[in-house]
Amino acid sequence: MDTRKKILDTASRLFYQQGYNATGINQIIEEAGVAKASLYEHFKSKEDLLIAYLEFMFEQTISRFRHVVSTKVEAKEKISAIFEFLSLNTNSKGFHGCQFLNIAGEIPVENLRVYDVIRKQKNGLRALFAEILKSDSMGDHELQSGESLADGLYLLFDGAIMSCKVYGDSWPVVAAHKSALKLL
Amino acid sequence: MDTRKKILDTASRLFYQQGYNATGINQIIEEAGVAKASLYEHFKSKEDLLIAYLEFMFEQTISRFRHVVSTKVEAKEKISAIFEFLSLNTNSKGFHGCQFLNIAGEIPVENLRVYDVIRKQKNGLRALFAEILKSDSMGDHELQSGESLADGLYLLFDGAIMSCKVYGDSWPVVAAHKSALKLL
DNA sequence: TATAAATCAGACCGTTCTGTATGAATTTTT
DNA sequence: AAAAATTCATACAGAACGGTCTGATTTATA
Repeated sequence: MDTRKKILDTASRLFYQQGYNATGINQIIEEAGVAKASLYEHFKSKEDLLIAYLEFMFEQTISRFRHVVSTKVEAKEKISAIFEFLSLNTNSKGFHGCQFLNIAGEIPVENLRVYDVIRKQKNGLRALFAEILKSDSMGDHELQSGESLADGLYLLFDGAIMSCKVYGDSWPVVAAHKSALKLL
Repeated sequence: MDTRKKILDTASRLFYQQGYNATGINQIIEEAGVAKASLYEHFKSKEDLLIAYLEFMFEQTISRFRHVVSTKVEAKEKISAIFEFLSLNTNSKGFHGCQFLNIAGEIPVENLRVYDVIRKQKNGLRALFAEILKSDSMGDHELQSGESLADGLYLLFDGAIMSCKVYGDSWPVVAAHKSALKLL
């Protein structure tokens, strides 16, 4: 198997399960079954590995959400599908919160390399909500502009992920889902 | 000045500004103007200092929010007051996100000592929203139980704090505020 | 088969970390 | 003033960290 992929996969799993700072280079190479010198040939620093992890997760999360949404036609059902998909994750055994918000908690905001990827993913989510609302005729949300409503849904979504991790329970997704539908 | 308080104040500032892991014991004692031995006489470990910090912030945040709410009478205005107070914080120079969610991002969920305090603060917030809605006659929120609505407001709130940190901007508070009012 | 590229194991470096030990100096209490 | 408690400065222990280097060994290319 590709050495680079072995490293990235192992690092991704460990970064997500136990956090970035808590994961040492030595553990990564050991569990990946790879020499330390090999790791530093593919990634010139631990931070480079972190960036690769975040980019990897960006592609994965956004494409999954877009796929879930594409199975529905009505805006309301697309929104519901997103929260149901989230519920699937928060209920699964391997759930440890949002990959991006977790890193945001460990890395200082001054680190633009890291935060640019984090914001890119969040912007992707917001854009998805905005597109769903845009391609919709119902309601015409007079009290709130479409942008602001999309951001409201996004905040419920991210608040729910974070809360699920803190509480070790998925009731926040249920509450967020209900509130989201009420906002439409 | 009281040595213990000097230590706790300095640690609180540093933990909030640069994070828990990024703050070393040596920096704390240096900036507090205190000997290392003194620190370990008041706090038997760094984790004990973290707990003290969280408990300290718990008292402070909850009492501040309760005070802000107490200046209004109508539920809608109480809710608005909370988000306006949040906006005050997110716009201030020293804002670095939520003290509790920041720590949650650094400490593994298995650490119950830490997470119990974090959940205590979140429960305090949820209870505050629930009380506000309970003491209110308007609407009778038939679609959503009072509990679930309170949690919706809480999720908007926490989502906004987290997002403000990630974006380095306070637009999320505005969006959350608008959505919160729409939920009422 | 010969050459080049990739991966290997692991010693090693310098730094940083939390936490302990010591014994003197200072402050508070009696 | 004497006794007790606190705080002082600092050296040290022990471990973990990210990262570099070496030189052998395997794998792929020509």
